[in-house]
Amino acid sequence: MNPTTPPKFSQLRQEKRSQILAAAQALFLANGYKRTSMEAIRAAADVSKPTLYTHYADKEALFGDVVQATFNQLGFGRFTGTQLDTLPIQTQSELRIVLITFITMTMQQISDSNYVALLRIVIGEMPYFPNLMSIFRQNGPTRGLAIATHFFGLAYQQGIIKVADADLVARLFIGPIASYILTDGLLQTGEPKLPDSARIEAHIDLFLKAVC
Amino acid sequence: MNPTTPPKFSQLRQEKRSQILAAAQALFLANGYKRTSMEAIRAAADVSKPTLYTHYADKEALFGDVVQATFNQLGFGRFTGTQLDTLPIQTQSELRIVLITFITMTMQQISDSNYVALLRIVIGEMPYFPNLMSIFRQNGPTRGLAIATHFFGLAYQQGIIKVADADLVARLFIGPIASYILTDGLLQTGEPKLPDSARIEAHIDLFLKAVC
DNA sequence: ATTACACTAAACCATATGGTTTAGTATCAC
DNA sequence: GTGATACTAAACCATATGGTTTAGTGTAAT
Repeated sequence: MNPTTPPKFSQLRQEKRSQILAAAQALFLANGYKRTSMEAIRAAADVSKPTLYTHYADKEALFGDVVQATFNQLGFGRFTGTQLDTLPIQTQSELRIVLITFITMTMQQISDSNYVALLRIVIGEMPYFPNLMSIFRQNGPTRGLAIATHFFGLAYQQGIIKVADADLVARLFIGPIASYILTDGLLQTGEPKLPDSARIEAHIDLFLKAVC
Repeated sequence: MNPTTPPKFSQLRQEKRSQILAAAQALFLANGYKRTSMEAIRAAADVSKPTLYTHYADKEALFGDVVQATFNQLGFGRFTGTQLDTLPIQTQSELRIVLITFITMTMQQISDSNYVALLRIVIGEMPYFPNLMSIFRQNGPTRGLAIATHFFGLAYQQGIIKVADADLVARLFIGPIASYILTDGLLQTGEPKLPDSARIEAHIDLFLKAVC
């Protein structure tokens, strides 16, 4: 009741919570939603069932939190550091460098096995968890496409590229990445074999030839 | 025992079997593997449980058959009619027509909601059904990529395109399709809004500018 | 010492699920 | 009509699962 109630007890509580979240994340990403039981999570988290259920109302709530947390851990589509929409690009060689950076970063993300696992589970469960869609459209590959579209719109206005349709350009640029995600990530179970830097540059060069 | 045993009885039997398969297909594609119960399939197929289990040893076997059947129905990556590897292409305008045909056909396939549903479920269940991987790599988008790679290899040999790395070219060509599959198909639950023919031609033109 | 917070172990409960067994029925071929 | 094929309804079984309840323990603050 006291407004200055510093939840001093909550230290233990938060420890338990993170144990639960970590265990749930590992199990959900490895086995999917339906194949993961609350009992298995409880055991892996080394926690009692009542504790588990004081932290999360039900399985769906826990799953939602796992998706969100994994999202944040992966920096899903955040592209920090490049700031594609504010960079002052004037020359084609500058453009080239930015694009290489963008693709290289994206490829590194994809090469994280948790990335593919999350993408896989979200794609599989999306019809049964409607809120996943809004989460993902704001953060996932769809967001990456939107960012790229915005970027290429600016690039056209500044005369660096010669094609006006920014979405078209963005899809040409993002496309090969999407193809790697599909064929080497989602449609395969092993570790993905991703393109090296030489190959990435080859992609960029082809792309630049098309749009400049 | 008689070699000329025409299984006259099997008429009813095959009817039942197709009822089972149809019901299972509808339910699996709509609700996924784990969310679909054998009892629900039995009821939808209007069949008794023993009958169900004389046709399919267990749930996994039935699921496998559903995936295969849906595959065949959709002509997943078959591209019949175009025969990309045998067409005698000599001019750039011929190339353009073939590519437009290819993409248009692929887009029509994608616009089939069963296509997306199958892709979604296969991606989601692949880690738990290892044989799905081999099936899909032989028939799915991966196969489409392989076909395109082969095709562009020939096109280069005949001097129609100027880029030697066929896989690179194929990914540039397939890429935008992959991006539509991802952003408008898998990462969204509604009906996909696909590019019209004008947009497809715009994609092709950009692509040709890059590789010719 | 008492109180509130936070946890634990373990039993419990209702339901769902994959799969089997039992007992009986209809049909076709001979 | 007899036997083989193929089905049905319904009970049955073992197990798993999401979630709750009971009863009790430890600890920090007052």
